[in-house]
Amino acid sequence: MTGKTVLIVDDEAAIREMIAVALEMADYDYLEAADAREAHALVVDKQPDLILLDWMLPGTSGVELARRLKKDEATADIPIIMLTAKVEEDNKIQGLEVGADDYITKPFSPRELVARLKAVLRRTTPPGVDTPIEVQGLTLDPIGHRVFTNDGEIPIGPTEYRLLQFFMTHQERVYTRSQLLDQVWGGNVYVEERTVDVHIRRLRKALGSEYDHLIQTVRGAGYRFSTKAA
Amino acid sequence: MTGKTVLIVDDEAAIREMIAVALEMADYDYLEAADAREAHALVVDKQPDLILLDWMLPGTSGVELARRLKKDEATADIPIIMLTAKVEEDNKIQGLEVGADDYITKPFSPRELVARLKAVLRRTTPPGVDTPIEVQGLTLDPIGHRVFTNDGEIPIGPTEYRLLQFFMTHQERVYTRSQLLDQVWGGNVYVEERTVDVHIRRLRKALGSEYDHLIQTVRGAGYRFSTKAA
DNA sequence: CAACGCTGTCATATACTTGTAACACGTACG
DNA sequence: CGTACGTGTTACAAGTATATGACAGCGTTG
Repeated sequence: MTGKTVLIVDDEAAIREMIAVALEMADYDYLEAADAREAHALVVDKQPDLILLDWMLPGTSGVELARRLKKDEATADIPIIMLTAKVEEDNKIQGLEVGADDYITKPFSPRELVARLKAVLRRTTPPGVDTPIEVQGLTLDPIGHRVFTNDGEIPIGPTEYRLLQFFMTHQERVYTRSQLLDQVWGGNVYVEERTVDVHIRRLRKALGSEYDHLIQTVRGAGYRFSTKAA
Repeated sequence: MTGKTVLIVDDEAAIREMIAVALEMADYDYLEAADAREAHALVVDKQPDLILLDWMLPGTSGVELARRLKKDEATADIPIIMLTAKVEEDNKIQGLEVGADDYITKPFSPRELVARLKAVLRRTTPPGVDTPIEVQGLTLDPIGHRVFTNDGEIPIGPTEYRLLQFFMTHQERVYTRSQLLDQVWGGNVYVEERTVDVHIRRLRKALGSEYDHLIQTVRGAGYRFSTKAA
């Protein structure tokens, strides 16, 4: 289980199916979309880890969709591999201009696809997801799934861990309780907003007096992880 | 059966064939690639134990491929033997600079090839696979297939042995039950995830109170082998 | 074929997590 | 200076995850 989710966007069901089988064998989860609209909805909703995007699509083209996704901050970080039927050099250039991370010309073997996909994922995965992230002596190690201060490991619950991971990978920015629920708890859970407060409290407690100032309250707005004093 | 897989990268099919025969006789598995692109895909996908890489290749050269592989953390540990037609000293130097572990000039005898290959594998194979691995007085001897503490050998079942071997060769990293089933039990077995718990329990019991702290539970995530206190 | 060791599964006990409510504080503002 | 509102803190009950012990099936060994 890789735990990574790939969104397949192609108007031909047969191709989607072929790719789906390859992904399944390589232990990826996947989602499918037949056009740009459907794809965009899934991207926003499910936040896949990578998008396989057909160059040609009915309606809004793949290139256009890629451009839009890369322009929106919320989706810009999701790597895109373009699938193109033509061997024209132009496509490559245009594709990369749009911000695609790689492109594959059809026909391609499932093996090649998976290899490229792995390569792209490896080089685009940001720190804090599979690389330790450190801030002023506070280190979060996602590989070992633990948190250290200069004094050693600190005990921390699962939710507090995810919360801290989210904050450390999104520093210097205020998040409302609602946004935190979406990002840390997951899109469609019904939980009281005040619950966030409690977990913030728990996280601060776990961090101890030496580090709890990193989690700052922004009155009327939400919370923020910041290295600058409040 | 050595269980080791060697990737042969050469654009001439005849040479690949010659090498393949030699490897087969020496009981190695092998993969073939005719160019750098194909080779790279296979490396990522199959993770061979060693790469035999021709100096000259159409398109991306062997040197360039070696450089790339050594730069990427995920493939940097795979030893590379360069095959070169020229007897120029330059090649040797450049090849080693790139990070090749050995180089052989053509023409070479199958016997020489296999000898070099064994030598490289011997010195690059990490501890715990065919060399004992020791952690804080706990020793796993893969040759004798036994486990020792400072007080002598401890009795341990087959599954617990494999589990411990996996952990000792992959320390400080959390593995989900599902990953452990894949890695220790083998890809396509249908076993309950909870079964992992039971074997973890048995392993801890076998290790005894002096060592069982090395096997740590990570709630909501899985298990981890770590020398750092939890 | 009896005894044994190993494995996977289950049932149960135990330990942690989690969301919420209730109340305490503090700050902003009239 | 009192009130209203937002946040901090604590306690708790229900929910989940993990640990543990027991057992039955199976293949091997003597």
